[in-house]
Amino acid sequence: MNTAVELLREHGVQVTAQRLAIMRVVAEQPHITAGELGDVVRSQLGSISRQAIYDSLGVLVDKKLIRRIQPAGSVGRYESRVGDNHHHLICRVCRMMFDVDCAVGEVPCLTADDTHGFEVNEAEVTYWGRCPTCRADDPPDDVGRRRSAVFPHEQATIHNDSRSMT
Amino acid sequence: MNTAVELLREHGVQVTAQRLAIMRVVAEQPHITAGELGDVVRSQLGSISRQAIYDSLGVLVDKKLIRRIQPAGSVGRYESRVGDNHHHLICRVCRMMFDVDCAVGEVPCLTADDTHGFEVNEAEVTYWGRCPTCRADDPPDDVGRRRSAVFPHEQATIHNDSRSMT
DNA sequence: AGCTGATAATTGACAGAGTCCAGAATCTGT
DNA sequence: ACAGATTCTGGACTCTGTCAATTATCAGCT
Repeated sequence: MNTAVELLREHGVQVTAQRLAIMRVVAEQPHITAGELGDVVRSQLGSISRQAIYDSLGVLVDKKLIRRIQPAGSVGRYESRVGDNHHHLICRVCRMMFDVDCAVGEVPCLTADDTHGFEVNEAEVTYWGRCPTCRADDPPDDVGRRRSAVFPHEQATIHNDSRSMT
Repeated sequence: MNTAVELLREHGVQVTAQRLAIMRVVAEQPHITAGELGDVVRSQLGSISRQAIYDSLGVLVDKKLIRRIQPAGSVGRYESRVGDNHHHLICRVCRMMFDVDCAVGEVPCLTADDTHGFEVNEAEVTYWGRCPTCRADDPPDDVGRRRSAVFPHEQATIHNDSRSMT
């Protein structure tokens, strides 16, 4: 049942309580940040160093067991949906974030007209807009920012919605 | 001739030497960071505060006179190509970055299958791959990272190429 | 089970991007 | 030229992420 252990073994990395906890939490809370992840894992294991968080996330990303994303204006976020080439839909106002399936499925799902000789292996798509709640709250149109600050105090955290994780 | 002045006036913001310099430098060096921008502007005007850089960039972005982008693992970068809905092509190895035209042109150039009730006004596409130089340098395949660090010392800076700015 | 070398976690210091704040300077319309 | 609004300055601060040295833990072997 505990396929996480097998996954780690298969990828030739040691199985540790920290890594298992990180994998579990990332699966439960998609789009979590390293900092938030530390808090959650710490509450479960008692303690974990910040460096262990970053190290573990690093190897898990390396082994493609989790994926790191970083939408403009956000810190790095982690998710366990890998290999399905899904994309992200983000509200400019409240930063709520949804997963959206890729219509194509394969990677890369798009090709540029002129690839400048690149070997392109991923087309990452981020849809920006305004969520239903923020559309209702605010007068229509002008989905821009109100403040001068590039990203006003990181607008709390980017909420994530697991409805899209089914 | 100095259309930058007019642009600022039209958008109802004060015309200052700092803003003009920032607009000029961003136009000359697409994908520049706030820090690099500060250095260049400082060498031209003698001095400018970091806060003035961020304030001005904020206002200019607000007014849509420049655009802020932030590829995963990079700090914020600024470009003067606005309104043409172009996308970006980035080398995972050396971080070289190109502009690529959007095949569709209109905004948003893509629509998600399920928009969760969002009012979507932009589809931002980032193509990730390996540039010609790095393909030649390195053995083929495995375009991944070698280190555990998420982004090894920001791999110098993201180079930009103005060939695509014509 | 107990060793042992390799791997991983901890600790503390550090760097850089971006923000906040209060006071001084500058711009713009009248 | 004046006054009010806007902008700039300088310094302190937060937060994410990294580096390096030390200690602890894992996993294969006898």
